[in-house]
Amino acid sequence: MRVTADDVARAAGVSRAMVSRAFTDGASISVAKRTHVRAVAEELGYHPNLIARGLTGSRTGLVAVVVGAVARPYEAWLLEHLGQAVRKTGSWPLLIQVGPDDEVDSALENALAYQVDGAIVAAGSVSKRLAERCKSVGVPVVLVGRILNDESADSVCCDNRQGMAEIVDFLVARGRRKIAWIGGTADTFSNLERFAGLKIGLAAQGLEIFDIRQGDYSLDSGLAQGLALLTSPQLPDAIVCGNDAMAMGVVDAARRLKIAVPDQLSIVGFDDIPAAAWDPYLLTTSRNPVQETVDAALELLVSRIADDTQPFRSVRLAAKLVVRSSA
Amino acid sequence: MRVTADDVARAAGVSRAMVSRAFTDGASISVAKRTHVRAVAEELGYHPNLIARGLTGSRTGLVAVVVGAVARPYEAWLLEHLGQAVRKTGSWPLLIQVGPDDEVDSALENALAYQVDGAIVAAGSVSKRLAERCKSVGVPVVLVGRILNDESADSVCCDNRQGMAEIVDFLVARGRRKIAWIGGTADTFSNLERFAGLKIGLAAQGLEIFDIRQGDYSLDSGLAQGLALLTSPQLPDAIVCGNDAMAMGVVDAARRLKIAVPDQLSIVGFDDIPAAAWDPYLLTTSRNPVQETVDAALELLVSRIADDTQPFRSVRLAAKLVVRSSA
DNA sequence: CTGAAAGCGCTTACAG
DNA sequence: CTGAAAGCGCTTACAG
Repeated sequence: MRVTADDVARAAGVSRAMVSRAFTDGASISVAKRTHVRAVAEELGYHPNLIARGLTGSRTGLVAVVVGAVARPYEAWLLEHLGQAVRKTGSWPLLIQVGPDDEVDSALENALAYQVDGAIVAAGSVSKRLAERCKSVGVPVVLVGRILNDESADSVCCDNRQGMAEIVDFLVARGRRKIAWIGGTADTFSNLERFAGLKIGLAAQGLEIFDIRQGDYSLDSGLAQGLALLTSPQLPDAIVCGNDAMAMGVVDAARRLKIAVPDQLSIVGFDDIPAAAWDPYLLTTSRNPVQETVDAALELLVSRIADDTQPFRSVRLAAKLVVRSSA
Repeated sequence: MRVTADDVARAAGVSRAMVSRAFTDGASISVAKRTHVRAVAEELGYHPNLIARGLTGSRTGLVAVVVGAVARPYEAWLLEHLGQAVRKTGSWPLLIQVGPDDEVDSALENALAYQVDGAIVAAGSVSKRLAERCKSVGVPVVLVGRILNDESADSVCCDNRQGMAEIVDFLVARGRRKIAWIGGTADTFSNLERFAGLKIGLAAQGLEIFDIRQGDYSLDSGLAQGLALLTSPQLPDAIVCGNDAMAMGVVDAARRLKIAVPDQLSIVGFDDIPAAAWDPYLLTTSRNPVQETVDAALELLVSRIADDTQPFRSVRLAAKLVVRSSA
């Protein structure tokens, strides 16, 4: 059987309320009593039942962390940081993996049933309806990797356009003019912004996109689209990709076709995932500041849990060009 | 405010118990009433509070998933499958990331406080003490990636020795005799078994290990140890690594040193992570059957939750040699 | 099939 | 600082 606060109270000769206070920081209880109760609890192997505490108290200590396909390098990297950051606030991450966008709503719905203290959504999007529901039950939602325009949640995102603009400037300075694009999953916030950034950057240089292809953010899709681009009659002199994984696929494609990188072709990614720095890729890319993103996300979450009347904030973090040898 | 079962009961003109039954499969309630209650609940936006249900009922629907550094390819890959498998049983994964081995105990302790229905531990090890505690409170623990000899938990693991034996046979058949080893994190179950398998396999062929180095399962450590091995006076003709990531580092090392792979040097990994199949690596390796492992782990967990008196089981899954061009 | 009652293990006003 | 009481939102025997 499990040891309950009642058992401890009896053994320690105090009331159940005292046991509760002994395990609550800042509760009014004498030092002597706290020490004693704790000692008795220790001896009996008592640990407060966090589910019961969650039912009574205002917090469960659970935070929903919604992520996409975890096995992908960027998502895995983000999740590692996200999970640690949640732990640092003293809460535990309830992992919610989602596939296509439309699952986020139902996943979040379930998290709400667990009375999570908040949710960090780093995949897909949240419907207006659900955002309202979260708000009405007082569960703050922070979006990572997208900025919400309709003022229904806090959000953090890197500056995709600025990152793309820097990439374009870099490529043009390197003498590239025929710049092709391989986009990630269409309709994705990051893809839309990165694509927009590319177009704006090129326009500012008086250029147009040389060619456009679409992948799905996977290395394989980058490889496939890269092969297609590099075997078409008109060759680009640079290929900019929606993320690093696809750019790595393009590096592979160029290698298969014996196209010299970066001499004949520049290849650029986005995110600066760990693998971007591996020998065979050495990707020139734009760093998505994951650690800062996660820190900002938790700061937003914690501050909203403390005060849910403040106006919604959106944090834009600068992306940073990282030059390696692929461009 | 949140809508509770009482609100629904009042609105539907039934007792609170009926609301509960309407949301419990198999409870004795007329079809008409169930439909009606559900409809009213839907309208009011009622969702059963799973924390309250967890306090009363026998299950919380929470399963602790303990993993190591999530950003590593193998761990990320495993976690993706693990999380999905837990969801398939109708439970939610409580994510517990651990660093060094000794953190597992305290992490699990916390999970216990959340009254998890079970725990899947795919990192580090669980102390005898904690295993006993889990047992005494009726929380089944399934170990993934290690087999327990002391009969205190169910476990699933691939057959590291058999996998290594096949690797050795393959290399010897290819004419390799000077086989070096780069181990992963020392004292790790997988590392110990894989190393043992290598030695046994070599002994069976009348060979000894040519050289031994130690990494930490990271690509960087494989690169560093690979460079060390390949710049020593006596060169091996094959390097077997404790996992794929390190083998990929060795491939990078060989490339830097312009050593032809596999002509001059065979490189072999273990696990068959997705990246092992990428163009620049094309690793010959032994496939760690992640999907089957995860399926087995959940089968063990579910069956033990149903009946905790059955004897402990350990499942060994065959590893499978995957030949690509690195060896 | 249905309802009233008890209880899950805590926390939090409320008195003292 | 301390205890008795009420209550968090459910589920589950227990009667009917």
